Amino acid sequence: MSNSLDKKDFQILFGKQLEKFRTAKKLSYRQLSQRCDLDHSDISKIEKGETNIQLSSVLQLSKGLNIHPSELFNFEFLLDKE
Amino acid sequence: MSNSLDKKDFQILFGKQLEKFRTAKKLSYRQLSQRCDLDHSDISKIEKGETNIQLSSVLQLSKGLNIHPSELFNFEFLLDKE
DNA sequence: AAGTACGTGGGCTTAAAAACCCACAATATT
DNA sequence: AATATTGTGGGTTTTTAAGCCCACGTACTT
Repeated sequence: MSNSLDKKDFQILFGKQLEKFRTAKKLSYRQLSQRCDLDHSDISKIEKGETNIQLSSVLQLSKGLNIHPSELFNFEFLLDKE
Repeated sequence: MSNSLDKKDFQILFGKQLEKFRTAKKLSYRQLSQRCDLDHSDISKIEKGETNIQLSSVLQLSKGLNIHPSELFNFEFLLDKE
């Protein structure tokens, strides 16, 4: 019916993007957690696309990684056809 | 102490960006709400930076506006100095 | 082999978003 | 003048992220 991404797909894409930046900076979950005031186990869940995080968490993650928040959304994304 | 944006500032920047795209498409809150399954009064609050929305709401808004989610984060953002 | 760090998953409580609805003043349309 | 539409703010209930902590198996280090 639709080629659009659902909520869960979107979380997974975001998580993969997060993982990309974290590993590029060679940070473990625990190391990143110290830089952004999120629990290491929660970051693990975010990367696996298990949680529907809020803007405040996006902000904290981007601060911890020292990147612009929009970078965490730089993934392929298909809009619905009209 | 810090030049970094706090949570509320970030919500406000996001809201302004949302407003930019919505008005550019000449949509009222009620018109956008029909396209993205969010209540019109809630969209109003998001634009004013009053709510800390989740990824799912970012997704819905970008679908309703037919833009890539990252566009909603294309605003000036200063990272902490290190 | 003892110690340390890793990712992962489970569980808990509290705060707040989601998902609604309603009402109103102001503006625009007919 | 009457009607429709707009943005806004207040309210409610249900759902769920935030913010924690703990425990485990694996892997690396000493």
